[in-house]
Amino acid sequence: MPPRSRTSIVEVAKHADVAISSVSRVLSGHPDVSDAMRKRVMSAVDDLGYRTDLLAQGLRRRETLTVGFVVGDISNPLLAAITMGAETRLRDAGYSMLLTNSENDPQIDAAQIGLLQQRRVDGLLLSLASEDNPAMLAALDGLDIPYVLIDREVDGSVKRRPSAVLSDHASGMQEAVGHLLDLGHRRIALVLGRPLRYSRQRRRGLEQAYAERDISEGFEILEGSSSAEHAARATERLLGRREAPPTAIVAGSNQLLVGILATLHRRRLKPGTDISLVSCDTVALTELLDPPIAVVRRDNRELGRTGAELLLRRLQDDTIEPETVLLPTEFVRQPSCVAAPSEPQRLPQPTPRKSRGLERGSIG
Amino acid sequence: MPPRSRTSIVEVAKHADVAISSVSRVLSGHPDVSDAMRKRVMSAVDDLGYRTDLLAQGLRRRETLTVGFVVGDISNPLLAAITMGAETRLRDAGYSMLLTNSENDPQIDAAQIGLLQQRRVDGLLLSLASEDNPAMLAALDGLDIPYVLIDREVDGSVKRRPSAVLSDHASGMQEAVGHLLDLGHRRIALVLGRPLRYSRQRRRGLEQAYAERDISEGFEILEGSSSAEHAARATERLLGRREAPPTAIVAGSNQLLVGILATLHRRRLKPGTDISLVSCDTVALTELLDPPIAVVRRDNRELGRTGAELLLRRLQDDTIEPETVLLPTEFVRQPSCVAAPSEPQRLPQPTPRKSRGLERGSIG
DNA sequence: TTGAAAGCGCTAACAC
DNA sequence: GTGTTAGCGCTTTCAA
Repeated sequence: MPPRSRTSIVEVAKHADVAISSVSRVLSGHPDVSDAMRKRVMSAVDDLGYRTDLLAQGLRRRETLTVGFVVGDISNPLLAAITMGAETRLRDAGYSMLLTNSENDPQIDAAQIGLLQQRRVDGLLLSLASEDNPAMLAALDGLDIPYVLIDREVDGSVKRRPSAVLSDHASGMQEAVGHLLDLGHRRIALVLGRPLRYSRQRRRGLEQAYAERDISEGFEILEGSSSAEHAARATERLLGRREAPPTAIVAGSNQLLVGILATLHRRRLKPGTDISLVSCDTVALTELLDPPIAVVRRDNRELGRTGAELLLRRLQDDTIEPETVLLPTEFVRQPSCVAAPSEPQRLPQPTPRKSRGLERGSIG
Repeated sequence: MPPRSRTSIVEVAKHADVAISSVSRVLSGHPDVSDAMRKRVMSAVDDLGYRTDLLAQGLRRRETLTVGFVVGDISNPLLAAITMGAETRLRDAGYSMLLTNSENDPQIDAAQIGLLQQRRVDGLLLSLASEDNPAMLAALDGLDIPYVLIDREVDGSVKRRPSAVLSDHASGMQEAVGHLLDLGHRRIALVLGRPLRYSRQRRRGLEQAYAERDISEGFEILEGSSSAEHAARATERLLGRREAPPTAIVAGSNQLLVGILATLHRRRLKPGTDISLVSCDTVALTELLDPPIAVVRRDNRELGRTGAELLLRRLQDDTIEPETVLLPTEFVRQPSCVAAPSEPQRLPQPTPRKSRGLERGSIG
């Protein structure tokens, strides 16, 4: 037999011998319904196993109870945690999440923002690949639904001020670098990824820590991509040179940490012994390595949850103004940070051997 | 001003002074359209910035180009990788993904399967929390759209045979345990999570390795939850006893590995020195630890991609029978596996100290 | 309190 | 080739 089309509200109405609109009223909890009617309809619904078609409902109500989430790379555990937090909150509120990976490509960001709008999502959660891509900014300006940026800033480049949930990376980084400075380090290297908000903030935190102590120089900052490979090469460059190699390295993201660790390993340098090391964002890696790695920590799931919260507020009351929430970060000390060597030291040079751990993009 | 409702196909038709259906034909690439008409319509579309309403289109076409994905815990990097693989393939084919976390709760699985159906997804990708929950099985049987199981088996409990993409865990595990046996280990402990397909398969692989060598005993298997805490306690129990503690431990999942490592650390046992260790599924952790951990590896992204592929095939041609694809696993040797000690040894007892790394559920 | 009817934005016969 | 029309399954006036 042909796949019996699913039962519609019409059949329920027939079965109960009432008007379609009555079925609709009962099902959507309209107050002016008699008990008799309610019972009659509900029993027909049970008999037929009827379930509302949310697509048709959405078309008619002009509201789909659906939220779009655009994310650069869901396989990054950070973004996965954020996604988890957001989805849970949305689901609690009766919303479903349309998820799309942008492969860290601003063009895909832009295209997906448009596509999700065509799918009539009620709102958007955006963890964008870029903060200044023109196509993406145009897509944002074309939006007539509320959206929330997740740890991104596009202020000024966009017509209407967006909601945003941001991490206070600078303060955690300031603590971290302050700690290193207090341990006597002066030559501190910060390895950063792409020029997004978190990179800028982390840079600023480092600079503030130096400024706070009236130390004007010593640090260096290496920007690049957010790949482990970039971090590995940057670290290689830092440690390979004869003149004044850094005594402490700060990884600007968990992915970068992987590359830094690989290079340290290759050069047989042990964090907490030969060099001090700080990373950002707790992952299993930072806690289980020996010694554990000091990190600037934040609550990623909470980040997603709060993003969802901000969006829901605007979805439920469209007079609410866009708002920005700043979530804290916290520096967690670990033995990967030790006192700076008092004498200019010569780092051991590496023994050539097969590198490993860099083939895969995943940071696990 | 009130949010100007977005331009509809009616306005495009008016603007171009043609029939609505002509606009529809042009936009959906109907062959019988004159060039003049095409130009006229397209220029009106451009003028008005019209974009098809996919909700209305879906309602009418009875096809939404949307696929639902139910996953136990998206913050697990394994599932995140699978999700990534699936989403990418689906997006390439023009589909969007509705993602829902079931929090590893079979009731939520069941409810979300129903909800996604109400949202009229064209098909479903399922990484279920349970393989035998009655509510969930009922939800599966109520489905009138194709679905694909991701590394799960419900054969026999369900009316119509489902498509599935499975990992061949047993063969990789057999290799791994074979390797340990060849290194002289006899007392090998396998720490497993919940009783899902991958646990059964991994158990079978271990048993086959023993059988293959005509060794009939020595191994022990500890089942439990898939949490690091379970693994930590299980490992504690294994190593705490006086009589014949295992000389090798196999972690039945990446999450379990975290718990095992924590306990080993606490007891000051070094993998590859004091005890041999194998894990399942590559994560950054396994590669960057010193020494790196031997793993039974598989391609998670490919798992997701293949799942999407199987679904797409059935979406594009509904005469295609459900099919099952088995993807390989591979054992990767690492120095975490060493020869078994020749003499019965006494393991060093732990120094009490603060445990760490177990508070967070994330395995990074 | 209930029913009839219009219509959300689109597609697909069917007629011209 | 193009236009007219009847819905997809639902909600929501409006009248009764």
